[in-house]
Amino acid sequence: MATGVRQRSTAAQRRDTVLRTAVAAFAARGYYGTSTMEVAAAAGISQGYLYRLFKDKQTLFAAVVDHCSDRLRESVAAAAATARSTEPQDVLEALTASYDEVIADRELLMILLHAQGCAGEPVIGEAVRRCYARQVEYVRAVSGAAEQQIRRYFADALLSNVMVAIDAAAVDAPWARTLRA
Amino acid sequence: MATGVRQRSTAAQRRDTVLRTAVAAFAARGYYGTSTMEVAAAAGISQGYLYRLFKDKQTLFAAVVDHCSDRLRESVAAAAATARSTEPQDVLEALTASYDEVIADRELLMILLHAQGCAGEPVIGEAVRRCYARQVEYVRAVSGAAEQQIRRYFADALLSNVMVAIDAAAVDAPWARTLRA
DNA sequence: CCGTCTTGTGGTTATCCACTCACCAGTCTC
DNA sequence: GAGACTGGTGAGTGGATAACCACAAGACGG
Repeated sequence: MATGVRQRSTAAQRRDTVLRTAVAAFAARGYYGTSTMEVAAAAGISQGYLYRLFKDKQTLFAAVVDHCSDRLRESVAAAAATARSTEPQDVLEALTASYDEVIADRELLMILLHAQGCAGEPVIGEAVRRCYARQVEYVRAVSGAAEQQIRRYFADALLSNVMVAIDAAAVDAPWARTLRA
Repeated sequence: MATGVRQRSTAAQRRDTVLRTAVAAFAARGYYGTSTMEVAAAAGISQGYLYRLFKDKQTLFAAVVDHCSDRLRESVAAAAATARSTEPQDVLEALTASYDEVIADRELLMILLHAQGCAGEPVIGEAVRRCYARQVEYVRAVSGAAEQQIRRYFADALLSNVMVAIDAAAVDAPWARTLRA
């Protein structure tokens, strides 16, 4: 029949599309709140095959975190390219200024947020720490900034993350305006 | 029998003990990852009665968040009392300095972290925003600090939160040292 | 001491979930 | 074109889970 012309991919390709679609699935309700069936459906494969591609749910989620770690670094790299100079100050300023655009990728943001919550699961905790390690070292390398400045950058970034997560942008109240300022 | 001498409380009292014990239950694996049975067991009541005390799981979790909001404010108030003067700068410094002690209450921290993740659930999102609103306005009132300074305080606090959540204190690597600095 | 109100308990149900396994169908190799 | 390999499915399994309900038992007012 017509559907005989079924798309077949290599396992590696499939793994990749699964990771990309799984981001959207997990973003909404996190690790515990999302079933492997939902993830499989989002990727357009059977749940059975999902378990052939990934050992178990925890490994799958950790892989999703790693994938997001990549995406985040790419985003930040693009932001770094907008700096006026290679002076540490200028680079960090550019990063901070365009961080809003980085987290306009809401799915990415939500995955990282959820991942922090279930960092207690050993495999996932590892992935989260790996993500932070890469982020910090990348920012350090690209900016050459001092510890204090880098710390400040991450603190600001985390605040922005939360503001987006709790949809504070839609709130017109003093507290929200203060944290946005 | 001896157990005939069963403790009986008013519903209000029970509600309170449930909230206190539920904090520990939800802290480990968050809203989605924790069953109502676990919460009931931790409070020493039947699951059925839990549903008499709280309409549903979402309402229960939102109440837990509100309870944590109280606990957090008390903690911060205690920290504010250690300030050298009532100058905004001094008060905020005192708050920041003793924030580590505030989040030594790991359960409280984890609840707030998990709550951010499921702020998409309407009832819970409301509770989280309420929590931030009270926190910000309390810090503003007790310190009299300017918007920028308050914002900085919260950004630092959030970074500390994450460091604890992902157990970065146990990591001996440059990135972890940078973020702790 | 009786009726009523509230605290509190099992048990039930319908659904869902992580994970497994037997099996089908292209495709590559010799 | 046979045999082996790999992509992929669908139906299960055992256990958990949110929410409901009928009913028990202690307290309390009259």
